[in-house]
Amino acid sequence: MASNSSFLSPNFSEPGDFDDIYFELGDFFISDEAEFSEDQQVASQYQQNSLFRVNDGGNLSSCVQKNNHRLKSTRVSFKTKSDRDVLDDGYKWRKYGKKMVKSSSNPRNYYRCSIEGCNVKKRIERMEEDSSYVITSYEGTHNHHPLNQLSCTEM
DNA sequence: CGTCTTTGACCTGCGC
DNA sequence: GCGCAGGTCAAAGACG
Repeated sequence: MASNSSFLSPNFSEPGDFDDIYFELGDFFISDEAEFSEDQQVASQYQQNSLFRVNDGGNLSSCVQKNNHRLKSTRVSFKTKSDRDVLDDGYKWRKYGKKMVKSSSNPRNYYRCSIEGCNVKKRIERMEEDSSYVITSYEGTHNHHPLNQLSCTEM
């Protein structure tokens, strides 16, 4: 993933709508339509790698400070062009809520990591402007490996 | 039978 | 203090 650093860019080439979403969803926004639209498996791996990079520190805080935007907790948001609402990112999620929000005609879905003791949350909604895009927001850091990596690391 | 989704109710923070 | 909007809870039902 040599292109990750450019991939993790909070500065959009497209103004307007994306700025709105960025500030509304909060803290970080990753956008790379070409990569995400190609292959779901690649997309989920890309998501994981990006999240790990962000959670490992460095880029996130500097980017956020650069944008004069303060963080209460680590939240990563990105859009994905997909028919499916929930992409397989290697973790097991349990849905705990669904809400219509004023800013969008599409419902927002709330998920929590199913692993006991892991407090990571995930928020999923379709873009108001183009419902072929899914906006996914992660909050928190997993205290375990993805399920699809457990068999590799623990066997 | 265990796990998950659904969904209305409840809680909380914020602006006025 | 009040009302609104977003986030969470939890009971009930569906499903494998």
